[in-house]
Amino acid sequence: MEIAENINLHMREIEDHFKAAISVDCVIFGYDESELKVLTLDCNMEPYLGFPSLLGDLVKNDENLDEAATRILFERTGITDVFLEQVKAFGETDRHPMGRVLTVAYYALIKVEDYRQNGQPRGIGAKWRSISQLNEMAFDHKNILDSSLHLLRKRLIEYPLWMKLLPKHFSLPELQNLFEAVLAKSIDKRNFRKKISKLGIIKEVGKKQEDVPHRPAKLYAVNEKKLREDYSFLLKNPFIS
Amino acid sequence: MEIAENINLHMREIEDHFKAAISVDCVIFGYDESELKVLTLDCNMEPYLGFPSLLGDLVKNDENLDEAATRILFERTGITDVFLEQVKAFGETDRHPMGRVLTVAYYALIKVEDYRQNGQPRGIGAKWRSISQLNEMAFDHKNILDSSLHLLRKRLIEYPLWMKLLPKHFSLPELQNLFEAVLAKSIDKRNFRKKISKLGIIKEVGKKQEDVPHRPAKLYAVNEKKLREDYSFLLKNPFIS
DNA sequence: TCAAAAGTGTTCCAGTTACACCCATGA
DNA sequence: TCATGGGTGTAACTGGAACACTTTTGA
Repeated sequence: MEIAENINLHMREIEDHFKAAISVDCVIFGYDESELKVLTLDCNMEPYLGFPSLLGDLVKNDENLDEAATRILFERTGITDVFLEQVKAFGETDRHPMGRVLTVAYYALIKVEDYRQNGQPRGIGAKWRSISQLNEMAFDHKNILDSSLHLLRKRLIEYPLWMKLLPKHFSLPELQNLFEAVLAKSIDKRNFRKKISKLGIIKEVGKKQEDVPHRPAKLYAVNEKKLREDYSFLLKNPFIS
Repeated sequence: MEIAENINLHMREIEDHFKAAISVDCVIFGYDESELKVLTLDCNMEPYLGFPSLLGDLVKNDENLDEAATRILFERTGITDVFLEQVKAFGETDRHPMGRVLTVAYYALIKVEDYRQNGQPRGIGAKWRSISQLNEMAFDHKNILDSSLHLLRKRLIEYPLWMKLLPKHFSLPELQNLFEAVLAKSIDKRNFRKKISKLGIIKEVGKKQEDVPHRPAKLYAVNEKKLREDYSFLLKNPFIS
């Protein structure tokens, strides 16, 4: 009887295939000025010279994918403990002009205030761009962005990921704007507040907005106790749903 | 001013990294005898000799990931037009004893009747195993299976993917058993039927079960017209949600 | 006192859940 | 006639959607 053939044939056969490079590309989302933004570079490689590109790097030989994504985030933003989740692999044969480079996409959620504090020195050249401005990008990065945004939208509805994007203290209008920016649709204010308050994971901090030319909004923070009870997985990283 | 560094540095630097192999592993789901099953092989490689493994292969140099998955499905089952969706990439450095082999997991949904008709000659050695029996597997394949099953559960609730698993004619109890098998929980019969009938995507075929020692169930088939109207994307392949 | 945005409840509809009995068939 | 699973409806509950006015602040 014929023996079942496995994926894993012979050393030589595999060695013939050890020709690909693996990279990780990160879609680093931030929320600022009521817009959802992505941290980008200007591509310095033909034929994509000047096009916005995602932040990525080749995966080192002794490095897992999650580790590579974490490293890239740290190298580029100076931030540790970033929320990261793998999106999927992109492996079109012609996606990279230099040869076969399979990339694994991750999305990351960071607070732009953390980036401003830690990131500027390391992130020279990196620019926040609104997702609405990102139409043409280098390589297949627009495709990667679209997939990541699609996943983020699903996740945002399922889990309180917005806390990863907002500053420590935030107002309900800010939170609602974040939802509207990510989901690209408007939400009823009263229904939104009802739903958020039922979750019970935010609490008033007893302060108000300052320097606004209208009635200041109350400020809230995440209720860490409730968070640990209901969403402890959000404290781990990377996040597995 | 420092120039922004891209992922894509210099040819030589990338060439130093062209050392990895890329494989695709398929979690091929089938539904038979009221159980959710996965097509597996017995691993022929130490240290996993005899452990169940998924069906996979190395990706060829001129082959995209989706193409590789489709090819593997065809080579192993003889079936074309298989429903396939990428799960994610698995890239632990130590996941393969031969070296750095990044694998991209796909799940596939096939009708076991199609496999029986087309597949046996090609699928020598492949075995259907119930997911409940698959505790230890070769490599990180149990991990891959778990992720795939998790995704399948989400998809099954969102979309009528069950039609990819059932034979052309099926009964409502069969359909409900499929849900219960995949989701691993029992469902109220009346509520289930109410929901299915409201979808409107199945229709009676005017036949009944035969050779059952009790009241025979009516047989149904997918209403192709309604399917095209509401779920045309299910007719494309691979599926992008 | 005005402009601007914050804050606040109720009603309705739809979808989900819980639940128990009769029916058709083969043995 | 019995055993086995197939087939059916209603009532309560829950979550989501629609909707308009008052309040607080700075200018």
